[in-house]
Amino acid sequence: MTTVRSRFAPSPTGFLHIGGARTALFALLAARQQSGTFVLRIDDTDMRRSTQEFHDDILDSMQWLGLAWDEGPYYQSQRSAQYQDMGERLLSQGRAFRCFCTPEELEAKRKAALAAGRSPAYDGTCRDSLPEPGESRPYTVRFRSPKAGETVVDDLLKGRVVFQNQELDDLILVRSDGSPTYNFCSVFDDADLHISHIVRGDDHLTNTPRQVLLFQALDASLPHFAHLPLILGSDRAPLSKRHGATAVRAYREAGYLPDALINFLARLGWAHGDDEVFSWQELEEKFKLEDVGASAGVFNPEKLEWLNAHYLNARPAEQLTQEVKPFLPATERPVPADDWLARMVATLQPRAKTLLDLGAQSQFYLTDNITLEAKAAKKFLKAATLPLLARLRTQLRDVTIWDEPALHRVFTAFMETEQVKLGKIAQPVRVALTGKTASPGIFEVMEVLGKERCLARIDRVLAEPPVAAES
RNA sequence: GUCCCCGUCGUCUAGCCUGGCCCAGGACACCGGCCUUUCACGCCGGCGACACGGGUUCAAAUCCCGUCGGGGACACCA
Repeated sequence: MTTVRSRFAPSPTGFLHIGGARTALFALLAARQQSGTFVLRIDDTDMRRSTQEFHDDILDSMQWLGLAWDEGPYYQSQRSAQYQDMGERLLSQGRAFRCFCTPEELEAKRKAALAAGRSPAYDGTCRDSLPEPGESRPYTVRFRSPKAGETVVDDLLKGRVVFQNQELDDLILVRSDGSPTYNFCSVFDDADLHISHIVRGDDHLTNTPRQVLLFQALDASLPHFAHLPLILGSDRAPLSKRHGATAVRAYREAGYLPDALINFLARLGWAHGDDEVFSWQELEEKFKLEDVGASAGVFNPEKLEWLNAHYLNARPAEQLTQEVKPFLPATERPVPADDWLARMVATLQPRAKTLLDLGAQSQFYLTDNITLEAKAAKKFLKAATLPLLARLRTQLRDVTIWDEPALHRVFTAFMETEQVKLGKIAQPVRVALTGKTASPGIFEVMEVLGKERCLARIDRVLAEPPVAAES
């Protein structure tokens, strides 16, 4: 039995992208499903574009999402000696050769070929010419790719894909400054780290045959490949910044829950019958690379939001309270204790889509400087209804146990004597207490807010009738 | 230009390998209703797709061929 070793190999040249996160998720799941190992490798060979900030963001975002790697991170930047050795070895074995063409020459040839309608591949200028003795011009190391035959990529998702070797050119392994290229390091490391499953984006499919050839040149055993279809924007173009937020951190900051994002990403391209909601445990049990679809999928923000609301609603209020804290608005009042916040959160929970949303909706609980919405006041705090509100206020004053059932009883009795329906009195109270026409149930709001603050808010409305002041 | 991948409701998808149970199922969104002190939640119902054309077959979303459409790759980026 072969144990699965999968890897995620991001380049620290940008924030962790939603597509990258999905790739990492599928790689991790492929390993977990078989009790294998998920390796993190940082492909930082491009020192010009790599930054510490991006590196940190990728690790942070992965941790936040729960994409825990079992091994690594390995850094390609720390392995240059090994690439150099291997470059030399391939050269001495004749599996690679020195190329003295300059970037300018190559660029010119590429353009000419393209203009003439030919493939812009390397023409093999230096492939068979031995360098002059004492040649001192800079050179690149190129892989001596076979010119005939075919190379087969047996992809777990795409099936058997056949490439003609004549379509493949001699790719550069080592640049003229001595640094190794992506294709070289990647293959070398995958072989060296004994990666058994390479899970990556679709966009790599066409350079896979070259890598297969390289694996063979390194006398390494071939890993399994799984090329995931890309994530598209609503216009069916690959998801990019112009479609809006693409960084994982942006979703974190927008108040999405990590498990909701994971669930969403998993369902984008993968399905298990009609199931929609998956816990980590279920994902690890049910996921199979083979079940991932072959076609690209469009990123659907509404579904993410729905899933997020679902997870939000299912959270224990205590946990949600901790998670929402960074999203709570700062007010003139001191930050309430956790148990009180949890009661507040419980009332808001079913109607919030995101933590950000929940934070915004909690405003009236956390401040006493509530603003009455003009339209709400105009409709429900008319001069004619204020006496009613005043009479209710005297009833409320005498309530000793300020909780939902008690308040409900007071209101019921009040409706009886006043001969009004609940809506007639509940809405004015709601506006007085929250400033809005929509809020959690009026009795829960009152209980959480407490007697003193409720009466004060009603008093304020009675003392300064908003409609009179307005007109 | 060359090579490669993909094509089921607006979107995510089940079904396709191993043809009939599919005049195509679920979910999001949308529309309508119920619940209800408001807004949500929830529940019920509705709208809505096999890209097209040929072929094989008693039978095709499922197999074969072609067309069209979308995307990707062709760097001293990864």
